[in-house]
Amino acid sequence: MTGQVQIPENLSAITRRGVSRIISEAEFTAMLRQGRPLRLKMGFDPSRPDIHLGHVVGLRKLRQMQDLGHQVILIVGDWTAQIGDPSGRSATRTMLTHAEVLENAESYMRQFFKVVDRERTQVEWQSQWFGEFTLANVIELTSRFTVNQFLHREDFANRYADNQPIAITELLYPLMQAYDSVVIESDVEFGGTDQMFNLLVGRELQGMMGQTPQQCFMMPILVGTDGARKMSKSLDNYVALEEPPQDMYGKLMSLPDRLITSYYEYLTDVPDADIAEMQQSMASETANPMDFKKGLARRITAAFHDAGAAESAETHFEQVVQRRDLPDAMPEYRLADIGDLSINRLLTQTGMASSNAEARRLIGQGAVEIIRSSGERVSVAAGDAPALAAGDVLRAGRRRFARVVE
RNA sequence: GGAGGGGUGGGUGAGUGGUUAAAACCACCAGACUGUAAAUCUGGCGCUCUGACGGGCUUCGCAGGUUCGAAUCCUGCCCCCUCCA
Repeated sequence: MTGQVQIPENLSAITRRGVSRIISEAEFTAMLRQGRPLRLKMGFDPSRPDIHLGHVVGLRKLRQMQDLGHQVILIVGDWTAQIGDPSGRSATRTMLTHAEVLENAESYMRQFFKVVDRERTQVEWQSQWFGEFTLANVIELTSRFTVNQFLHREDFANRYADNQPIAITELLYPLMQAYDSVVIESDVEFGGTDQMFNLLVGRELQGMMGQTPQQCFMMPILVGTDGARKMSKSLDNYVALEEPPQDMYGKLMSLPDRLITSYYEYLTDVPDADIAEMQQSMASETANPMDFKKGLARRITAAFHDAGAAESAETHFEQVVQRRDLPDAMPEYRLADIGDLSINRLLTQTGMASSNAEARRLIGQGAVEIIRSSGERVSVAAGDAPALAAGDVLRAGRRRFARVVE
């Protein structure tokens, strides 16, 4: 890699926006001013191949640094994946087959490179060095730290206090991650704030092994669409990068209003001043938060799809959610196949209800109606066998539709 | 090697022989409200039959057993955790 590196005049775009903490900031800015390409480390476990907006906060940082001429080293944690990151405490560890790891890694990278520049990224697999590790290496590595150091880490301390299990392999996790830093001679490692411990162990180990300790660059944790907890797949409050445009747009519109500005800050290039202005006008109630949220949803959808997709997602949202009109596209069923069914059966056959019991409930709660092509809305009662005609639309609740066709 | 605690519906978690399809809370679904969202209120939230009333079936780690009746008692097995050594 050749070293055409720009040194930005104003560092705050890098060191402030979308940043939670840098250890140490002074060293980091000094590194930036050296004018050499820095080696930016980012690791991931191929146990969880899905990237969501929560990850994008960090990926955007990497991209920003790449655009200045720095180099990303992406570590595929094909060994640590087997242990499971103790950060955030779940103790589940599933063993993956080699094939699964490959598949997950591939899927991860496909998404990763939607934000990060592939040209300035070097991909390294942990197995390249851990595959040859011997017990002697393990002992040599573990001998540098004490159990006490590790037990002081918040996750472990809490679990220990609560009599929750801590697997020995979990203690190994930070060490392995740290060793990665040594192998690739990382200058800066990126991670969420929940990664602080792991990042610091890397920094420390490098120092012990005669390298310049890496800088630890921590990004804020993005709050999920539920407005309460960290965005994560398991909490089902996430927006995936591979989300279809309508869903991506819709999920972003379901954000609580108070998260709008943080999403702008972490996930878009909208200038700080503009964001401050939005904040201001929402606080003084001179603007409707919905409009800013739409702008956000449009930008993000466009970023991961394209402007056209974002626009039609918005149209769909306005049509279906705001005006409660019918969507343009919906699943279609042939009259010949469903014409004779009772309303209950119709709902289950079309997948609009997951069981007959569910269908009954929906009907009983007044969620179901038939919309004729004339626009006439016909309400139904359980057990009815409505006379359907081509062009009729069956609706269950806000979002479930089916159209009858010839 | 020894002692103890535990496995309940998507999650947390109550329940120690019938009144328990199983409290409560969260999540979720629907309705009302609504300029998105939030908040609030109402209803729902195993499967199945029924327009409804109501019925049937399956469920509390797994397999057996006791009993008119078991998530609750007994036996065996599997799994998890803590402590002592």
